[in-house]
Amino acid sequence: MTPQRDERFPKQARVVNQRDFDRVFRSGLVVSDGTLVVHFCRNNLPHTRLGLSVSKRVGNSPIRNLWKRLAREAFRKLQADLPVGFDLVVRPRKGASPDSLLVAQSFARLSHKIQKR
RNA sequence: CUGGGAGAUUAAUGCAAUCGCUGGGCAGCAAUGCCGAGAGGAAAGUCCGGGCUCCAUAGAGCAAGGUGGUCGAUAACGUCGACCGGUCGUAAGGCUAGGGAAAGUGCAACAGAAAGCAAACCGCUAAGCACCAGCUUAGUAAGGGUGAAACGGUGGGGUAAGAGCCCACCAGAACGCAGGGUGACUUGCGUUGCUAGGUAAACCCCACCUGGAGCAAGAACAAACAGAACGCCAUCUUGAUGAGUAGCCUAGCUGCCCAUCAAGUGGGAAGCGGCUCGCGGCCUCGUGCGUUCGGGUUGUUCGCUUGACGCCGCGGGCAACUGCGGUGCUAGAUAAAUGAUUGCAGCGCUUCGGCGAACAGAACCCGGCUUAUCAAUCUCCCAGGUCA
RNA sequence: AGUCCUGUGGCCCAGCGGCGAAGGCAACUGGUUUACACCCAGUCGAUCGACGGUUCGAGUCCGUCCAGGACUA
Repeated sequence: MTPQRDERFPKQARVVNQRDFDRVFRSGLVVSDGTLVVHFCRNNLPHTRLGLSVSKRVGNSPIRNLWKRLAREAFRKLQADLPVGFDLVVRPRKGASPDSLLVAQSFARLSHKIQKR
């Protein structure tokens, strides 16, 4: 593991606007496994951005917060290995449990799938 | 010791390391670096009350809604404290929307004779009629039966039979006098004498309270694109539907071309606009130019955290609470920070591998109420038992 | 975050505080038809979202929760 690797997570690396979310969802590109569902599309930027979509059906507020934190953590750790120039919108799969190890593995697997496309 | 009651407090179990996030301070042109800070008792439900902001507003009243023992606390409350009454409990204590039913209106299904100014079905008694069965009239409300509820209870006298009709005791009410209390109310004595059933979380009456909306309130700045009015100019204009296309960062708003339909107006070729220093000339008939107002959409900043604030001491008050002094600064995000991993120690369970540790996440801020909740700790009180 | 609304058979709904909670669709049974549909007759199906309170009596009145939905830049 390279110690100089950049694992910071600034605000530019997030999907914030409603229209960006709309574009990602309307692109129709989705990959998923038993834990996460990732919508994605190209954003014509020199970096990849992360958006989170956690509905109220997932659970109460602490549970939803936990999902978001785990997804951000996974994105932060894997940032350097991700394909460049994408918007990713992550949401938890119905029935999955918010475990940090599972989320990290799932995120790595799905990012590989995106790279293949 | 056993059982029970009341109240308070704590809150990812603690410590360390690494990688991150949010905002603040300092340094730096900047990239960035360093320092210290970063969820709750309910942050929840949104059931009440206030601050704050905008709108409205002469005053007062009506309507509508709310509250409802008394006295106090408070910025205010439907909250809190103390006390009074009722009720449950052996007790400590718990619960209590607890004003008015002699201001008025309404309601009470079924059952029952009768459901409210009393009346009389079965009865009871007397008189009359009749062979009997029974009938008529008068008296009566003790007994029966119905119901959630039927105009005091027990005993005695009295009577044709009965009845507070009379008497004694009990219970309750109204009135008067005296004592206590700021008051709700209460204690004692006397008189009247059974007189006035329930329901106001039914309408209502009485007393008191309330203007409306909410930080997505509201303020400032900015962007481009429509629209309206006026002025100059022009002649085609307006509306509906469909398809296409374009503009602003936009799933929103709007323009334009074309087609169809409907309505109105006009028979006018000059002017505006672009290229050009200007004239001329050329292009084009198309979204014409200026000022003011202003619409949806979008961004930034403020509002935004120092406050009816916390802690400590002294004083007032039974208490809720409060006066004075000292001291502290303790989240301010906006697709929304407060996290992840590892190690050590502690607790519970364990098949010795490990597993588990509640309810739950700030969104302008406070005071309450209600609901959810693991594990504990502490204080006070009551009943029963045992020992000294 | 704030402001509101609605919960009644499988579905859509009505319901002065008072019989066993009305009606339509659906389902089922029978009739009709050669058969199906229409039609006719009947049957089934409800702890009135939950828990307390007021009342003799609550789907209805009051309070507190739960669930679902709408709106506000």
